[in-house]
Parts: sequence; C-alpha cells; structure tokens
Amino acid sequence: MALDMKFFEEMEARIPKGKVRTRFAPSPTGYMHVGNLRTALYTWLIARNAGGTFILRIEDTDQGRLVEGATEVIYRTMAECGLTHDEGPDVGGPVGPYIQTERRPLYKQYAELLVEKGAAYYCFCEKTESEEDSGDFNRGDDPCRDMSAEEVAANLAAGKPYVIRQRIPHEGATTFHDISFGDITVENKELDDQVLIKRDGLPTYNFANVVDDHLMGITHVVRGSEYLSSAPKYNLLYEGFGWDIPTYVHCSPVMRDAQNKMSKRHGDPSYEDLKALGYITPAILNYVALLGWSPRGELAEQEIFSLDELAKAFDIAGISKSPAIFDIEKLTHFNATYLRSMEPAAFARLAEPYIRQAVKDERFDAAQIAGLLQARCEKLTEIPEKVDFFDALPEYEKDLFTNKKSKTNDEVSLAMLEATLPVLEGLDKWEQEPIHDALIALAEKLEVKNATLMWPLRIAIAGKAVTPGGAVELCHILGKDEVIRRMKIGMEKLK
RNA sequence: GGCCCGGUGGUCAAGCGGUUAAGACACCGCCCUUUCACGGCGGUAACACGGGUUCGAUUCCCGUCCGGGUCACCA
Repeated sequence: MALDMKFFEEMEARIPKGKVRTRFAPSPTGYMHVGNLRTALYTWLIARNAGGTFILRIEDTDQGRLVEGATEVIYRTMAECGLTHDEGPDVGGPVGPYIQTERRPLYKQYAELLVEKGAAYYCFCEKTESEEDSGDFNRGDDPCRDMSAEEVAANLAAGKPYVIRQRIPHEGATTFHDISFGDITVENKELDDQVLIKRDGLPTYNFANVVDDHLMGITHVVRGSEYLSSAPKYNLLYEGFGWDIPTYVHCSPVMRDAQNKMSKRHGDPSYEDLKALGYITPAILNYVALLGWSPRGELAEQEIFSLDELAKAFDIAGISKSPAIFDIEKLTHFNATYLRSMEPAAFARLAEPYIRQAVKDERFDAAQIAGLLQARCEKLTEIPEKVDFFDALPEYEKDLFTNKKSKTNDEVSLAMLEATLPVLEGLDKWEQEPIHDALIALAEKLEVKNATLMWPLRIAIAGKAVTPGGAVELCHILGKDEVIRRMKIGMEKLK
C-alpha cells in the first residue's frame, strides 16, 4: 500500500486558484425542494457577485436512494431558473469528474493518505459493536485507534473487512468559523471518530465533501445549517491533510411552520409543484431569495429583484441566521406583482393556455381576455374559473340583478335592458369606445347612474356577480350577436 | 439527555448603545370605480422573560424559557 505521491501532486496541480469558486452539490432525489433551490440560488449568487465560477456536482454516493431521471430534473430546474453553471457533469471542466460515483477511486486514496498522515485509522471492529449495542461503547476506546502497523497490515492481508475512521484528538477544542454564525468552538471530546470510508469502500458524505471541495478548489462552502455541528470535524480533516479551510456559509432551514422544515413528506410544494400551482419562475426565485436574505443599505427597501440585480446586490452579510417560515401568501403577492409588470403580449402568451382550458370558442380573443386578466390574477391557475362564462352562459338566479349599491332590482334591471337592447343593436362599430360612449350617453339620457345601467347588462351577459372586466369590455369580447342573445335571456328571466 | 445554533408584529424582515422601532405580505377602513380587481391614502399589530454592564439598552454579558440542529458505515 505504498502511496503514489505523484498522483496527489498532480491532483493539486489541477486546482484553479485565486478566484471565487462555489458549488451546488445536490443529491439526485427527483425534485427540487424550496430549501435546496434557495441554497442553489445563494451559492450561484455568491459566485456571480464575485465574478467567480459556479460548479454543479452530483452527490450520488447513496446507492439506496437513487431515483431514475433525477439528474435531469436538476439540470432542467437550474436551467429554467437561469442558475447556469460553468463546470459540471454535462459541460465538463478542469477538475472533473463532477459526479461522485465517478470519483470513487479517489476517496480511498485520500483516506489512505490521511492514515499515512496520522489523522485516520483502519477500524476492524464488528459493525454491531457500536451500532446495535447499548450506547456505552466509547469510540475513544476503540482498540483499532492504536493498532500497530504490523497488525493492521496483517488484518488487511487476511482480507478482514474494515472501515477507515477519522482520528480525532481526545484533548483540546476545535474552533471553526462560519461567515454568518461567527466562531464556533467545540470540545474535541464531543466529536466522534466518524467513518470516512465505509465497509463497501465508498466514502461517507462528510469525507467525500471535504475531498471534493478541496480538489475542486471551492472557496465558499454553502450548505444547510444541519451541517453546523459536524463542521469542526471538517476543519480537523482539512488540517489533517494540510489543506486550506474554505469559507463556510451555513444557511438556516426553510420551515413549513415554527417546528418543521418544509418537506415533500408533509406535502409541502417543491419548485415543480409551485409551477404547477400557477407560480412563475422569476417570482419564485425573487421570493425565495428574500426568504433568509435581505439587502442592506441603499437597497434595504427594495423587494423586487431580477436575477441580475440579485447578483449585483447579494451580500453574504445579509443572510439570516434564524429559520424562515415559507409563506405562500407572500409568494402569491410576488407572483401577482410579476404578472402585472409583464408586457401585455408576454402575459397573453403565458395566460393563453389557461384561458383556453375554459374558453374553447375561438371567436373569443384570448389576448383580449388576457388583457382583462392581467391585473386580476395572482396565479395562472385561477384563470379558467374566472373566464368560464365566455363559452357558456352559466345558469343563474335572477336575484343577481338586484344590487343595492347600483340601485337595481328586477324591475329596474328589466327596464335598463330594454332600453339598452336597441342601442346596442343599432351600433355598427363594435369596439370598446363606441360601446362605452353609447352606454354612458344612454345612462345620462335616462338620468340614472352609470352603475344602474351597467350592472344589469353585465349580469345578463356574464351570468356571474364577479367578472374580470366590466360590461363594456365583456360586450366587446363577446361580440354583438352573443350579447344580444344573452340580454334577451336575461330579460326573459326578469319578466 | 450532552453539545451547537437561534428568538423584533400572525409571516418575511430593517436595526447593529440614544429612533416616534423602517418596509413588505396578510388583515381592517376610506378614496377611485361599470362588478371584481389594479391603483392611492390611512389603521390595528412586535423587541420571549429575569438579572446585570452603562448616564442610557431591542442592540453588549449571564441565566431562564421556547424553538431548531446534531449525536449514522444517510446525505
């Protein structure tokens, strides 16, 4: 088991130096949690803000949890969100491979290097000794810790199964620094000799991470705060290798409520789910960015950020230390804001499929309907029920015609419709302006307020109390014939 | 339970020893108005608690309480 030192030197030589390099390293689980998305975003933002490099690495060492097509979901989500990576499995790069299972031989070699350096040791203990037994087996008393080199060699030669463990000093304390949490010091005796290489020869997450981050030249390690308590062990690992310790950025979790993290298991929406619920990507990103981070100084009041603006404004100091509860109401507000600020044509393109779910009749112009919807919808999914009356006049009760504020009742409504019918019938230019002007003029002539005339008309043509747009807009879109037909139906009801 | 971290309105949050303690969402009211929205204006609502330090604490220290994380041959 002579170590090939040249190999290690070559690996070192490949590492890019001098620039900020960050990595998003998801496990392929088949969907993107909101918390993961936020981590990806922050990681990307740190790199972009510094003009650095953003890397995508796939952490698939857990054989039991492999999901078909899961990596594709990651690629697609990242691309959709605009979180482009400079290096990764699909685009390559100087420090590949970027998939952990393809890096497999590496970890073992580095673990052996660490044994050589005295910061790790072979452990031949039965698996059951520590796990299933009562908790009184003290790792520090592990006889393998101090096994002689000869004995180790003999065991190895005999083919005895083993793991490689980190040798943590019994004395002293380890301090590590997190950029948002500050210095955290832990007594070494609180740390256990964690497994680095498993019995099956594969590395544990904790070990693979350190090795990969170093070999890929990662300068800022961004991850969830659940790793906070294992961070001192990482430092010891880096020290054992004699490597520089990266900057740590731990992010608190995204919660579903005060005591639970958001999770698929609880039915909380993933990124994909949110889209299916009618939320659009830029709104999701904007909201998620502000969930646990806030801009400082001049920008402290700003809430709406494009990705580019975020990249400019992002500052690690603004990352919050406490967990944040995901509030779908606020996401909804962001979504509505984004929808309203779109170019009308762009909104129409986005809305059309949803409009056509309810409005099959091509006579009714989707773009015009979209125009009514833009200021009135918060989520795309609420569109169909808002416009279903275009295709078919709903069954409705005649008491809809009665509205106190508009001063209408059955009698008044009938009179209004009777007066309106000939006016609209006589209109030869069916555009909004003429319709509007004719109706306003009629109201004036009848000496009633606009609402008294408009209310019955709108009820008659839509059959609903609440509609996107008023009588004029709806008349215009429905077309003259349909309007006349529906008015007559309403008048029948009122007679 | 040990260790680690956190605690400003219901939610996201600014604040970083002296402020009338921002802003946003949600909620309520008013205005606009052809329904509903949009928009505009206004309102209710917070420093977990107890000790210190200080001329002065939301800000600093300690304790309590509450919440989270971690104690795997999972990540």
